[in-house]
Amino acid sequence: MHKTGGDNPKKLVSCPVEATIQVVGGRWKVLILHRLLEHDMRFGELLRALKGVTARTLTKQLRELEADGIVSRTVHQQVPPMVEYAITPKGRELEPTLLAMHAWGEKYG
Amino acid sequence: MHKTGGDNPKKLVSCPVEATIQVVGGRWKVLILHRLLEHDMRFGELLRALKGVTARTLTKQLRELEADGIVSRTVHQQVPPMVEYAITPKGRELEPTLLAMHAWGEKYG
DNA sequence: CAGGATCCGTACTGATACTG
DNA sequence: CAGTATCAGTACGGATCCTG
Repeated sequence: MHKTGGDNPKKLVSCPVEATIQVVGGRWKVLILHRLLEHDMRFGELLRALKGVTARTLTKQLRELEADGIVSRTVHQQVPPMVEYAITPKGRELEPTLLAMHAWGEKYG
Repeated sequence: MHKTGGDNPKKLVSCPVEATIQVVGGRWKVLILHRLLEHDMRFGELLRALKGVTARTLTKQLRELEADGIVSRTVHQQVPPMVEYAITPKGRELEPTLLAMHAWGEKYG
C-alpha cells in the first residue's frame, strides 16, 4: 500500500502500525520478504518464484524495499550480471509480523 | 494490497500471508482495526479519530472490512441514526499481527 | 447522524519492446 | 541476466454536494 506517497516524503505517520503497513503494503512485498527470509535470492529467481509479477513491477517493489532499508541489493560485477537480494537486520525484524499474518491467513482466507 | 481485485473475485491467493495483506492492506484499515480492538465505535467517532479520512473513504473501507468478516455493523434504529462498528472474533484474531506491526513501527519508522 | 452519488486525480501495476 | 523505457488500464482514495 503505498499510494498517496508520491515521491515518498516520509508521509507523516501518526501511528506505528501505519508505518509498518506502508513498508509492507505493496502488492508483492510480503511475498518478497517471505522468500528472502528463507534465503538470499537473485532477481531472476524472485521473478520466477513470484508467479504473476512482471520485471518492471518486481524492480519497483524491490527498490522501495531497499529504500526503506528492508532489503539489500548486491551487484556481482561479472558477465552475465548477477544481482542478489538479501534481507537486512531491520527487515528480519518483520518476521514476527509475517508469521502472525501467515497464521491468520492460514486459518481464514 | 488490494488492487488488482476489482469486484473481489476471491483473488486466488497463493500464500496465506497474501490473504492477510489483502484484508489489512487498505489505506486506513489497520488504523480502523487498531481503534476497534480497543472498543466499539460509531461512524462519526471513527471519522474524527482517524484524522484525514473522508466519510466516503471511511465508508468504503468499513464496508470492505465488513465483507471480509472483520468488523460488524449494527444500525440502531432511531433519530438521529446511530451506527456502531465492532470487531468480530475473526477480526480480533488479527490482533497479534497488529501488535507485531505496532512493535516494528515503533522501533523503526 | 451516517452515509450515497458523482466527478476526478494519480498511483499502482501490467504489457511490450529494448539495452549494457 | 537484470534491468529500463514507454504506453496504458483501472482501482484507490479524495472533494464536494445531497439525503433519509
